[in-house]
Amino acid sequence: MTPEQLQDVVRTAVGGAVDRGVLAVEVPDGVVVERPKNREHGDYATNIALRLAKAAGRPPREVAEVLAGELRSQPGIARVDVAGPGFLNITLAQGALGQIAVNAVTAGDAYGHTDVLAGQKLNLEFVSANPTGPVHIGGTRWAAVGDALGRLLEASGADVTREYYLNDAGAQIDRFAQSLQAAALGQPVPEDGYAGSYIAEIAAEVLAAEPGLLELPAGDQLRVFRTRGVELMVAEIRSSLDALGVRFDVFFSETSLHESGALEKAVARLREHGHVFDADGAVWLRTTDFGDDKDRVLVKADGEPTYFAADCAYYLDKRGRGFDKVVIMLGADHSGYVGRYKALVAAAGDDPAAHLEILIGQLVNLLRNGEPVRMSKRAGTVVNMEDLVEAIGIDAARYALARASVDQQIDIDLDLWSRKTNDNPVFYVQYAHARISSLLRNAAELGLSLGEPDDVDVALLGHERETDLLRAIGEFPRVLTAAAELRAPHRVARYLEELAGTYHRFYDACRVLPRGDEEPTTLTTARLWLCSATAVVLRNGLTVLGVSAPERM
RNA sequence: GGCCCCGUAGCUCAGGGGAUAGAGCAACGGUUUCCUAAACCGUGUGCCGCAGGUUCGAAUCCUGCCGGGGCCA
Repeated sequence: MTPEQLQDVVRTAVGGAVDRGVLAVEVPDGVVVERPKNREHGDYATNIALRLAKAAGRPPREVAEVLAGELRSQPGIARVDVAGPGFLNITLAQGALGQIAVNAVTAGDAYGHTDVLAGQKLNLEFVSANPTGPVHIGGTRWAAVGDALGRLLEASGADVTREYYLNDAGAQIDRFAQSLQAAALGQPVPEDGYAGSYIAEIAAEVLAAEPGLLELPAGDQLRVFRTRGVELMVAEIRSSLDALGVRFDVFFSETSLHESGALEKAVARLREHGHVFDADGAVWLRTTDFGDDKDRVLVKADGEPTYFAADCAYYLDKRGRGFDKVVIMLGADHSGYVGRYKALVAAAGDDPAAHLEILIGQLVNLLRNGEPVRMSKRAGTVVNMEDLVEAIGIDAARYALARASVDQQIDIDLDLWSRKTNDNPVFYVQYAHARISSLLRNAAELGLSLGEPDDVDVALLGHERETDLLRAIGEFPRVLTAAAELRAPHRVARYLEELAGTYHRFYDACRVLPRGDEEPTTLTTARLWLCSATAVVLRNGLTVLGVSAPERM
């Protein structure tokens, strides 16, 4: 019996008590059973009696006693105790708990996947680093976390479009083009320009593609450096993202908004809603009506639209494409955008609470030998996505970035994450998977297989280390849904570390395969199911994080 | 000055209102005729930053303050 099924059983028990007139409450829909920390508190515990006590007008323990009576008559439940202030501690029949292993193996890749977010059409925007240089370490964090979040939301049934917004218009791009031109002409980096060896490389590539370029008038040259340069930079960013295993469905060009007239339309639409005004020759959006610190300019006095105007047009475009909710991940250095973004959504007549979600994540520092790695854009010593992957590998990079809460600033210790020891969490988890894979290979060599689900006696899995493992496996679907709902992929990583530990402890105490000339028993088969189930969960969890589950290490 | 994040074991950090607050690392001691010892077992550690409030119950929610980081002016 899975925890979800048990929740239904508890709900049924409450309903039974109500029907029989021994409890006067409304049957709640949110019954929760949890896995108690303390083994003496049974396989699962619920606080339902504590929650219902007030409504029932009776002491919690009395309510608990009533529900315990109802529950004891339910199938699959071995024992129900009332404990503490009114908790119900439930022990499942052994076979009922063992069924979790069969469920996991049978469901395979789909185990843990649910439809709790079914019907939600989400636009998930992340990274969106300017195409004026490689994606630096901060952007890399959003690549790893955003990609994991996308997978997580999909695993929970949401319809997710992953999107990268390319700021390929405006002053930053002008400076980028000027920097390329200067590099091509052997001139020094312009003021506020971009330095770094990639500039010279891209300039050289542009020249290779456009041999006669330097003979053209300066203005024409600049245009070519601009379009070609951005093309090449975007291609490089996409290939870095590919190298990290991060997939996007849409690369959305800001320029396309300018060219299609979407900005004018956006301004006109906001004007219709009555929130646009003209002052000092500029066109403004009165974002202060919606809690922003100050009003924002949409079109400057010189007639140039602002980045913010493009943001408005982009938001309206996303909504026009039918997304229920626009989710945007930003680094803490952009937290100042939240107010104006919420305001623009409200000014467009939408409800920011319903249609917008901005996730702010804290920044990343790198350590080498315990010392911070100094980064300077001027000196070109910025550590970017590819450098990180090169330093510690794709699995460690993704895992290290995704294992911390986004609210937490993180220090990535390059030495730790490139180490092949168990203080490196990704190895600890992957090792558990490799260990199981090896065991299953050995089993196959001995001619042992799982057989049919109906033929295995999972009730034999009664050892404490076995039931610990079963309960951990049973948690996985709820871990995924909670992580998806809370937009917290790091929970998956932490869970996997716990699961790996639980498996290692099982492995240490419970021999799976027959030794020497022993004959395999029904317990051998049951344990093979348990091992397979663990492997399924480790694999599915690592897949959500975009980390490989190696068969050998 | 305004806004955001953080403050939990020696260190790095988990902890969606529940029972005796956890893990990894570090320290010390132990485990291998046999499935991967990249593992496991044992030992010790906490004014959960401080002060109020809400609640049957607060590390968790609310308010104020202190300390660290960031963004904006």
